[in-house]
Amino acid sequence: MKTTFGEYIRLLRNENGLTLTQLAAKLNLDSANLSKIENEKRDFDEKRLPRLAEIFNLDLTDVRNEYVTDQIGKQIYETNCTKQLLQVAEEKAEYRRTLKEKVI
Amino acid sequence: MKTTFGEYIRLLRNENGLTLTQLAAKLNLDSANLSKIENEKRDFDEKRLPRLAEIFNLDLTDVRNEYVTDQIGKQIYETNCTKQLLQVAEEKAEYRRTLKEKVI
DNA sequence: ATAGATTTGTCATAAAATGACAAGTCTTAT
DNA sequence: ATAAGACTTGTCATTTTATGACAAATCTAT
Repeated sequence: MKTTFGEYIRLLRNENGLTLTQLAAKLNLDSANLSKIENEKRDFDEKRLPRLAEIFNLDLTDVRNEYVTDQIGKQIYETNCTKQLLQVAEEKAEYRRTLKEKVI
Repeated sequence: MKTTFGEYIRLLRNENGLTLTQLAAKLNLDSANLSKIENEKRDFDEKRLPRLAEIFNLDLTDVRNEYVTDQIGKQIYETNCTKQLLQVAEEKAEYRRTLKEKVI
């Protein structure tokens, strides 16, 4: 899905006919803050991903992927990272993986 | 360069024959903390990038690119983001750019 | 105009990052 | 062997940033 995580939550919420207040309650947070999350003014707390998946009966892995790609996408956007630089970043991630192996 | 940012600093420091204490002083921080930075136990504070470039007579843009790719690479690594998901993340960054345009 | 839904502003608190210092280890020259 | 300098590690107070909560606003439909 090519949306922000906030939009993703809003979509799920609307599809299931819940109000901010109702979903917020299920997630154990304030409706005002959920509104901010949906509007990209705050981050969704990663710790709530399992609960979110549970509420909407989704595979946690899918939800987490949605979250991770949003987070990285945001960083790419905020740092003005070009495709070329992203390629370098990916190589550096790969390099870190090799470092990890060495430790073993 | 396919190294972590810590390794990058260490490389620059050694190439220029500086001790941790000497470089730390130029960067206005404690040598113990610079050590941690070089060993990936702490992050280099983005605010010091201009000073770092200045010390080693480097193009700030290059230094910043080194930094940005390290940061994103680290996140890719830590989140176990696959190439496939990274592609999605990139699309989401692109999507955010279109959102920004709409605001104008 | 009212009620419910959503958004925005603010602030106290909680969590994470940073700076500083002390004490440790490692290396090398003597 | 040990002294000196270089580097690493642990800890903690402080600063910065994120979060939760509440009040007050705006929006939307009846």
